[in-house]
Amino acid sequence: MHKYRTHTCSEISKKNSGSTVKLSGWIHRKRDHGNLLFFDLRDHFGLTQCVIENSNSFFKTVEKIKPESVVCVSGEVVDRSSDTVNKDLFTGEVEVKVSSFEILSESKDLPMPVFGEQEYPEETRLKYRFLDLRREEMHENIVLRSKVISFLRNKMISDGFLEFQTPILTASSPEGARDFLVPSRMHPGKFYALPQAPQQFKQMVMISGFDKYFQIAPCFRDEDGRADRSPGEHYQLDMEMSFVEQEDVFKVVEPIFFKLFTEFGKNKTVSKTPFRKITYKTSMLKYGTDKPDLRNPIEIFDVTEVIKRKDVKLDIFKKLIAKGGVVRAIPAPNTSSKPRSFFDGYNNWAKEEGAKGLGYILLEKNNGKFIGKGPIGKFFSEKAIGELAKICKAKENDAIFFSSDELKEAERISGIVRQKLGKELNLTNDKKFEFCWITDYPMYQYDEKEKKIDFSHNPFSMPQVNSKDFDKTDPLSILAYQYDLVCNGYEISSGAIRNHLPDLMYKVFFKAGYSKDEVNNKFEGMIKALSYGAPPHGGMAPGIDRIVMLLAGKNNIREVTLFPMNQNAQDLLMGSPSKPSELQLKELNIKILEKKK
RNA sequence: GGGGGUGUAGUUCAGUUGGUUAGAACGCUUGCCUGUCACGCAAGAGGUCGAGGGUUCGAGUCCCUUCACUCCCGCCA
Repeated sequence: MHKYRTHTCSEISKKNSGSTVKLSGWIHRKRDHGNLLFFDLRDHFGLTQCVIENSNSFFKTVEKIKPESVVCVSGEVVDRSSDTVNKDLFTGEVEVKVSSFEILSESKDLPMPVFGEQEYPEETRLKYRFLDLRREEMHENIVLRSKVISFLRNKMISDGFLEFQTPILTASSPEGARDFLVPSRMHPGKFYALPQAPQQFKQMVMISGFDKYFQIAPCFRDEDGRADRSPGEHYQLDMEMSFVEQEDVFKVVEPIFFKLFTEFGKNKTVSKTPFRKITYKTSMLKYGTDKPDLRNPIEIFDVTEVIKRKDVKLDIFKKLIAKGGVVRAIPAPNTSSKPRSFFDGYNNWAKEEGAKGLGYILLEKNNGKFIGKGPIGKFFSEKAIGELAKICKAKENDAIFFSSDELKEAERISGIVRQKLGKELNLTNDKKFEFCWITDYPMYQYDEKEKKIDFSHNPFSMPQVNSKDFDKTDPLSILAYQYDLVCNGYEISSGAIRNHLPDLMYKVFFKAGYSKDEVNNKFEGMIKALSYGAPPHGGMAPGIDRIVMLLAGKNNIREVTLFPMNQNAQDLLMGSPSKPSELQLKELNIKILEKKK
C-alpha cells in the first residue's frame, strides 16, 4: 500500500464500500460528540468525512489534534445510512471508519481559520498566506489562474506563436514608469534594471525573423499599487507578430478572448467577435474615459452649442465656455421624480471629486412639449429644452446632469458621474463581459506641467502620418496605430503597430524634444536593429492578473495572486524588502544614506 | 507626495450625552454528550481600547500628534 494514500479526499464513493482506503490531508473540521467523533479530511481535491468511536485506541489522539494538522488515515469505507447522507459533499454517501491514524504534521492554534467564509483583515491574510490559500475561494481563484495561463499558452502555441524568454536583468529605459534597479557587482556604480515589459526585446525577436512570439512575461514597475494594480510586479501575455496591420492583430486576439471568457467566465455572456471599435476621441466624449464600461447604457453628449444659445441664460456655464470650456450632459433615465436629496447628493459628491459643481435639469412634458424643472430649469427656453432633449436622446421623466469645465476636466467628471449613475440606477448588467477596442490614440499630448509636447502612449508606436508629411503636421493632431482592449471598465491590454522605420523614429522623438544623438544614445540597440532590415510588426500585451480578476468576479488583484505584496510594496510573509548585510553592500560598492528628517 | 476610511479579546463586531468591574459571537481551555456535517450543552481563560500627549474630578468616547492597514489622487511610455 502507498505510504500516504490510496485515494484523494474527493474520490471515494459507494463503489469503494467495504474496501480499506488510506487518505492523507488536513483536518478541516471536527465534530466531537464525546464518545463518537467526526472529522472532515481535506486535500486539494475535496473532503471526506471520517468517523471514530471511543473504543478505538486512536480516539484520544484525534480528540486532541488541532484543526489544520496534516494526518494520514486508513480505514474501511462504509455507506452512510440514508438519513445521514450529506448531499453537499461529493463523498457524502460514504464515510471512512478510522482504523489507523498517523499525525504527519501538527498545527498550532490558527491565527485565522481555514474553515468558513468569514472575512479577515488583509494584513493577517498576507502574513499567513499559506493558510489563506487553503481556503476554498482563494484556492479556486489560484487554480483558475493556472488554468487561464495553460489555456493561453496552448492557444498561442496552436496559433503558431513561439514562446521565448527574455532577460530579467536588463537596461533601464528612459521612458515610462520608475525602474527597479539592481546593482552590478562587477561594474561598481552601474545598475541593471528589471524590465517594465519586454517591449524592445520582443521587437528584436521580430527583427530576428521569428515571425510570431509570445511569453507569459513578468513585468516590473516601481509604481504605487491600486486595487486592480499590484505594486512592483505583474504578468502579461506578451505577444508580437510580423507583417501585420492593426486588423490582423485584432483578428488573432479576439477569438482568444472570446473563448477564454466563454470557457472560464462563469456563464456570463461575452461580446461576440468582432469586438466594437471606438476611437479614443469618441470614447472620451461618450464615456468620459478611455476604458469605458459598456455594460452601462448611459452615453454622454456635448451640449456646448445649446448652452451658447441666446435663449439659455446660464451665465456660469457661458463664462466657462468663453474661457474655452465645454458643457457635457449626462442623461439619468427615469429619475425626475427622485427627491431633491438625490440630486444634491450627486452635486456634493462631484464637488468632493474635484468638480466645480454638477447642474441638473428635470425633463417633464406639458402639452407634448418638454419643460425643464429643477433649480436651473428656468434658464432654458422651451425651444432650448427641446433641442437639449433631442441631442441627449432624453425622454420624459429623465434628468440631465451637466458638467462644465475645460475639456479634460469635463470629460473626467462626466465619466465618473456616468459610472455612478449606471451603478446606482442598476443599469449596469453584471452578467456580461463587454469588450471593445479603443483605437486611434493621439501620438502626443501637451504636458501642462513641463510646458512641452510629450508622448501620450508608447513612443515606439507607428504614427498614422508618413515620414514625408510628418514634419508638416500639427503634432497634437497626429494619431498612432495604438490600441487598447477594454472589458467592463478595465484596461485589459495595450498594443500597437510599431514604428520600424529609423528615419521616422528620429522624427517622432524629435517632436517630443529628443535630438538624433539622444535617440541614438538611449535606444542604441533598437535603432541599430531597425537599420538592418526590420519587418513591419505589431502586437500587444494583455495583463494576466487583471484578466483572472475579471474571470473570478473579483475587484482586487490580490485575490487572484498567490503571494502579493501589500499596498506599501511589502511582502509580509517573506519580509521583503529587507536590509542587506554590510558585506553585501561592500561587495556592491553601495553606501546607504540615512534619510534626512 | 496628497486626500478619505478603518483601528476595542486570537478573529468579526457592539460600546448611549465623557461616569462603577469594557460586552457579544466565533475561536481557545476544561467538563458532559454515539450520528454530526456551522454538532449540542455547561463553565473558564483571554483587553496597553493602535501609540504618544492634552482637556477633565473622571477619556474607549473630546482635542492634538503619530503609526499601521486600506481605498483614491499623483504616478502607471
